[in-house]
Amino acid sequence: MTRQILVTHALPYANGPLHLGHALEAVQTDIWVRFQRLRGHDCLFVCAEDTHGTPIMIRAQQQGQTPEELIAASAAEHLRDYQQLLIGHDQFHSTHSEENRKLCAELYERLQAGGYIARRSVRQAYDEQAQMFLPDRYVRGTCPRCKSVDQYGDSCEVCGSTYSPAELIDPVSTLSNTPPVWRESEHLFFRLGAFETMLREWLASGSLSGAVRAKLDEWFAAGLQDWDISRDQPYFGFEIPGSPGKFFYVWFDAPIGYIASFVALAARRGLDFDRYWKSETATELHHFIGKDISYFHTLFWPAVLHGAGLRRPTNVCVHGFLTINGQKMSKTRGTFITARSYLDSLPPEPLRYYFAAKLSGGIEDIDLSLEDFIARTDSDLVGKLVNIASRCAGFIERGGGRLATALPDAELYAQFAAASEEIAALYEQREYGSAMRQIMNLADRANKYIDQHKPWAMAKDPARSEEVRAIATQGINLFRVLMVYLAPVLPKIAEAAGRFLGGPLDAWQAAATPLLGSALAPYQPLAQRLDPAVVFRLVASEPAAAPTKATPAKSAPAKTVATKPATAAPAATAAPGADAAATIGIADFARVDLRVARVLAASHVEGSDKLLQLTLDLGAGQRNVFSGIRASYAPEKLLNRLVIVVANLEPRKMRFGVSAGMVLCASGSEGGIFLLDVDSGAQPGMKVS
RNA sequence: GGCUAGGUAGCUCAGCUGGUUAGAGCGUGGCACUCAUAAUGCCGAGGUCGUGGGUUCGAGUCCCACCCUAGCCA
Repeated sequence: MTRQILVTHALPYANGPLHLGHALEAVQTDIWVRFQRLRGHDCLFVCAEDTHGTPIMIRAQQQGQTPEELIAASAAEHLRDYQQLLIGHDQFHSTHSEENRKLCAELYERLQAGGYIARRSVRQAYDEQAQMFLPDRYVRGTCPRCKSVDQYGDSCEVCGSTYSPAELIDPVSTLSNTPPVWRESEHLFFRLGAFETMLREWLASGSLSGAVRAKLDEWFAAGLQDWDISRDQPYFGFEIPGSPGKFFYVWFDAPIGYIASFVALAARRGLDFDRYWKSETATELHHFIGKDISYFHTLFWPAVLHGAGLRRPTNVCVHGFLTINGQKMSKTRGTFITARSYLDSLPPEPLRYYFAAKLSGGIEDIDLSLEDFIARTDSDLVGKLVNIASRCAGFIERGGGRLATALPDAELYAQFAAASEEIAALYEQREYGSAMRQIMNLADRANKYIDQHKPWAMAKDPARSEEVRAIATQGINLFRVLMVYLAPVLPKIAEAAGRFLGGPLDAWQAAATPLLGSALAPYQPLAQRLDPAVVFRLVASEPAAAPTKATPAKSAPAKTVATKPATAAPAATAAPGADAAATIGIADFARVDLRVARVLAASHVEGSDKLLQLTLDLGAGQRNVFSGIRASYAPEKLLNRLVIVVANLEPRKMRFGVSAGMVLCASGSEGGIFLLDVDSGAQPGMKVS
């Protein structure tokens, strides 16, 4: 039976670039969608740019643009990233669209008519200079519990306690640096508590994972509170009908954006709204989200839908976060890998495969270990999978370019084909890691088969050419089955494999019957090994944590990446010299961000007979560096000279100021200090590797 | 702080309702092979399953406490 399915992943917020955490979610979702389509189901995939809220408004002001300009530029960037990641959205829309405006008004009116909207006064921080109410994150002050200074208005990063901005000691608005005043304002509330029975019933009937249910149980136990869905002007969003000066909170209109995106798609394709959104429809609705926003998607969202007379989600698929080399991502304080920086240097499919290999249906975090990433790509994708086609193709080609008309080992093929349902079940449950393991097991068996039959040995005897062709035909067919199973993960490679095999791999069913007697196109390499230097540059080349007081993220703190040493290098091979350091891996070297810099100014340091104070141009910005080279270099001799700098050295506070980097020099036991030189043509900011 | 989830070989992970010598892939040591993108195959070494208690004939698997990591606290 053909299922009708609508799928979404979380809307990217127009406040910054996509990072690999976004990529993880998009890839997880896209694999599921491609799998469903491959199985013959009718699966739509929609998404939208999430555009509203105070952070967008503030940022647009800071950048001297209108919010509309900002969100348009952001959406274009996001869409480009998604496309390069091979995410096959049917529609990428915007929450700042007419469709969404209408839907928000309509849903709100239905909720109001149902008696689900309450009004009451709220006391909130107000910035008199900026003339606006302040979201909690825009108030900072001293933590009332542990007295740590400069903490957010809603929680303390040091002691982890949560509180309200009013409890902060010495609160200050981050917009104007003035102390806020407290003002009353009437807000609109969604009466979530009215839906408890419905929600309990919904979660019991649904297919939510165990961990998500456990969390929901906790929330039920704590009691469902009303949800504040309004914000006072000025606010970038939709004004609430009948409440001048009040706007829908961004989290109210964002999920409705899922529907808006569908509506835009429906207009293009002539789809029936009720079929997808009417209460009790048989059409499935699956939302893929990160664990940080499950409250919104498993409580507010089903309740809003139900209250407005619409269907509830079939499932909310919650995943964990992405860490990089074991470290959590932290946009506000560290570096992180943007989707862009990855895509500018590496192909999308190894990353898709790697994510697939580590994803499960649970909410555990998954780690992107760069070394592991390289190993898996090289070993699984190239050494095992693609190798099967690669090693067989030559035999077919030399034998006339056609496959044999029968399989020498039909039983083995049948075993490969029989794995189909088990693998499909794993995809369906988002147990991609297990699915990948199964598939790679089969790949091992395919390689073993070829090894055991040694077609290269037979090929020496012209009389056995048919046997050789048969063995190779078997190998190619085993490869083809695996490629069908992997098509949701590796769409481009599957496409290329389809061209090689003489027909597209566009149906799961195709694995059931072998390809016989047909001609093969000349074999082209289907996947390449990864260059470790390029991969490790991902963490090394991110702009060194410019400590921008970035506008806070819309929801929870943004997840991002920090870097960590890739494991220690193995024991050194024969130590060449007594004072040679132990061998390090390329990963260790890549952690050092060496840059070309130009000396803009140099001067003696009062009170030091060793140091010179240098102002360096690193291309992207200037740095102050203290360097102990006074004995060998006069300041005026250094002006305009190019030097090599360790750009990511932890800034060091010295008696004379902060030194942000280290200038590289050679020195020996004979005395003397020698700056490293750079050939002409090099420009400040260039990376040294 | 409360709650939820995770802590298993060098690395990345499997281990369902407790049951014989704890598994896989990668990496590593040895061997074989040369068709294949320094690919593949065979054999081996590697773990007191976060720590400390407890229940049980028997615990990685159940209970308690603690430590570490992540998320949520609307």
